[in-house]
Amino acid sequence: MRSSQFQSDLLQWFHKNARVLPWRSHPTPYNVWISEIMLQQTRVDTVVPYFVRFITELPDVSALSQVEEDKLLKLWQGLGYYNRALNLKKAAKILMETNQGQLPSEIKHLLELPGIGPYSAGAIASIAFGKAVPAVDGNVLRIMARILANREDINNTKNKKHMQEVMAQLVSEKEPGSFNQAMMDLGATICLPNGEPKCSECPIRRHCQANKLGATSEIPVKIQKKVRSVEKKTVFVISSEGQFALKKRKPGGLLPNLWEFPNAEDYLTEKQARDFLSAMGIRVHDMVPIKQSKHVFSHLEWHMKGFFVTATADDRVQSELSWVTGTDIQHQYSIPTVFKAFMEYCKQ
DNA sequence: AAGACGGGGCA
DNA sequence: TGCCCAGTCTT
Repeated sequence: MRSSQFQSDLLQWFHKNARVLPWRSHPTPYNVWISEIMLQQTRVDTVVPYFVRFITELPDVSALSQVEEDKLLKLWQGLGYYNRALNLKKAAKILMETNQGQLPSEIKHLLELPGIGPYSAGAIASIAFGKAVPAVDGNVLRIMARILANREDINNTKNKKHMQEVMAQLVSEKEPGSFNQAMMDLGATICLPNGEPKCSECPIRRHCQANKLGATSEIPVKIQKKVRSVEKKTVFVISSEGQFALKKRKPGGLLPNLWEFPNAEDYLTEKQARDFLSAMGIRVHDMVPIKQSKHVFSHLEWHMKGFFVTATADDRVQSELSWVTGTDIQHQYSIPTVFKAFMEYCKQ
């Protein structure tokens, strides 16, 4: 394979077929940074509305560095991997203190910022700063496995390292940003991850060994999935005088610093539920079961039963709980999707 | 090297 | 239902 032909075939296709995306119209370092973080393990269609809202609310590094955490998490609500948002603010503060609020253009310095790994550093350096460096993501690993008819496990550390080196040689010197984005668009629209790739439309099929061998459905090869553990929970929607009880989750771990409905491990009987509420300082006026719901995370499942509890006003002494209106829940409090079914009970 | 870390779209 | 997505960080 000749690098120059591969590059020109890919770039020519990209210049005609590039997807129109909000972060591409003004690829400032800040816009590219935010988009790349949002796009980690997250589809383009999902990211677009989040990106537009985020940039409107927090247009630059300075604004991001000063944003209140609850507002930041509200902007991220439903996007997942919430540490990405917290790392974004940490990095913004570092940039304000050490670099006049500017993103660095060197890979080495980008990698020092929290939330930026090898892929994101390469993407930012190439797209925002025109550096001729690779940006190896899942698309690139899949495309290159097919191009080279490589049957190794694509997620294998050694393979990733190898691909990093291959792409460092292959990336266009003149248009590295377009080259890397072309690989993403090709992976998203032609060289598909599931289902048959659209090889007849592929601009680089003449370079593709898997296509030549008729092996595109067997490559890439990936190792098995791991079993997900299941956790049972009992969730309480507690209502008192038009307000609902929320609790802030701890920093670190799952869903850090987000808000949740009070909940207990395992399925509780009504008796156990009353004891649990009592220990929290809640006196039950009325309590009715809520339909069971299930939520699947990447590494575990929550199976949830619930109760809708009506409490009396005098019982709202205990804190650790915040009492908020349905409107506040909607506009201010960041509650993860896992509680979606229970949020329905808080509509005005 | 493996596990933690969200959520949704699609076959 | 299972896989995978413009991955990174921790153990």
